[in-house]
Amino acid sequence: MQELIIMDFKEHIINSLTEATGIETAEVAKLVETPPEMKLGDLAFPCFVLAKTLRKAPAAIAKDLESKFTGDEYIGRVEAVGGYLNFFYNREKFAGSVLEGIREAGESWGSSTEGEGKTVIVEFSSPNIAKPFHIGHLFSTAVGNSLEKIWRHLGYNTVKINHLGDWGTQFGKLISAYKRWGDPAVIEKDPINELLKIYVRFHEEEEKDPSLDDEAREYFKMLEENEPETTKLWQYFRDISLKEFERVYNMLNISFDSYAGESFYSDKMQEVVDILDEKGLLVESEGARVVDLSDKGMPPCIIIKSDGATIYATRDIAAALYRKRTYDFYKNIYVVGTPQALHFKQIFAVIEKAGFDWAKDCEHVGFGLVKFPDKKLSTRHGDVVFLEDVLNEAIAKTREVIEENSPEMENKDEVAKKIGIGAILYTFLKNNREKDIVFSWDSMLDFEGESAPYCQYGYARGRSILRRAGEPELKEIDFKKLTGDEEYALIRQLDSFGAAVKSAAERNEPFHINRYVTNLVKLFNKFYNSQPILRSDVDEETRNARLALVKASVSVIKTALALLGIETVEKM
RNA sequence: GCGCCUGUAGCUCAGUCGGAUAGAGCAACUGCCUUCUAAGCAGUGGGUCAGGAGUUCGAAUCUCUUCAGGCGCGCCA
Repeated sequence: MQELIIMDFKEHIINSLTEATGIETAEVAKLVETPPEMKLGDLAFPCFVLAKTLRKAPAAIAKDLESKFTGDEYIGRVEAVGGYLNFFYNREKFAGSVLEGIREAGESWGSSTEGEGKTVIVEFSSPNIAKPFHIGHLFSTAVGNSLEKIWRHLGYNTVKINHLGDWGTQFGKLISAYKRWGDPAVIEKDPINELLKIYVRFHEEEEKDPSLDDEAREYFKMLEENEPETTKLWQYFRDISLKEFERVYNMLNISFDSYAGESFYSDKMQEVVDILDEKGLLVESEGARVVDLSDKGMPPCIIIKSDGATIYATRDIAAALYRKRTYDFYKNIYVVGTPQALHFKQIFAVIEKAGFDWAKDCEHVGFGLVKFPDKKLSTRHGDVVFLEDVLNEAIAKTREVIEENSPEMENKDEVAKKIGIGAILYTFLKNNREKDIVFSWDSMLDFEGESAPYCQYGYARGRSILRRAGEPELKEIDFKKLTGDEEYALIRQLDSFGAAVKSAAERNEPFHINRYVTNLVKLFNKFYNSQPILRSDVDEETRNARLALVKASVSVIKTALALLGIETVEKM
């Protein structure tokens, strides 16, 4: 077996193209693309841009360039097709390079050092205290959790912040409701539901009696002034809520580095007011103090309400200042619904106006709504779908499938949990995050086709083959055995993992990983379905080469799913 | 009224920093379990890329416009 060299085939071709065309390397790198079909090669150089300067037809240029490439150890063949110059890698070399690369890298395959020494903050989940953790919260939770893993995979230091909604006039309302109708004994038994009940009742009564609103305002004022009894009540609400949330986070296997929510900034807002005042940005308007943003074509940003209390914009600005000081972030990401897009644009604009150039490093990563076929989700009216119920339902459904397919499985509960929860996460991470999701049990519990169970199944099948083979080391591989189309397509996909991670981070879109891993599993399934591996008529060289490919595939599937927060199972 | 977003196969969506015959899953139909797990694989049918105009060698992609839908627009977050 010849010595293996891990190398970057794309870079190699780009360098050759630079020499042949005289175009700068960076420019060539931007131009080259992957052909739409494998038949057309592995890398293509479009010659259209050269047409103007060379005053020749693109096809002629391609033909011309073709003759300059005779191929080498890594480039199998070069072919001009229309205006494209298509490169075909030496399949054997490429297979060796990719599989060896994966073997060495392990779970760090597709990672990078680009983030070294830089910190990315991801604020996500951020449920409201004393309110149910409902299905709508899963969007932020799933997307944020995945983004954090994606950035970390690229070498960035990350900070996961749960910006709890534990402050604001709503707590005045809740305290008012509690004092009127709260029964400590009942609340103790089922905290969130009971608090939700009295909260809903408050809104009902408020419609009849608007003076309730003033009362609530008064309570929040007391809270802001640290009045002992009110504060104690608030602390109680916060404690029991966190305990409930923790249960869901544990199910999802999600943790946070900080729970510094809105209340955390309650004593850090005066500074914001002072800074804005000092810069002369605060103006009086209808009794409130606002920052005018008309020069940016936006409505003004309210900093102090007419009743003297602060507002969420003030808190968000205080939070941004605090985070810059504490973490010196390279990027400060907010995973918050798209309806709040304007709000974030406003506070970033205020931060910029206040003279902080890092305003440009703050980014709002929006996501769509979870809608219901008939009604709209509304906490105020009490019609909510609890996330915990959805997760449990998915686990139960998975349990049924297992019972039917493999009744003799030992760790059914563990497997059901990983698959059921994976299925839900997958549903939320499979499309562009700004797209709304129409909640439907049917699609959420559909385990066929593009889904987490589909990916997990492919992984389990691969692991099963490796187990049967006795978990071989596979050091000396004849990569010539992996040059068929099915094997090669799979190897190309394995190679492109790093690109998928990068593009997912660039656009803060976990679904890029989702699509990547689904396609990977598709190719993997196709491969092992058509190429026998352990059958007695397969010679040893071929068997080992195929096993090496299975091993690499399984490894990358696991790593990719992990970036989505989806776990794998050995058997299913 | 102003602003942002969306409109691609029956359904859910990719493709949108211009490029090769517009892709996938579901649903429908047809094959494959005496060979490594059928939560799988192979295959068939299905599209005026909302409509119109423009820019370009080339447009689902860029510009303008019309229509349809969603979200947001100072004291909630």
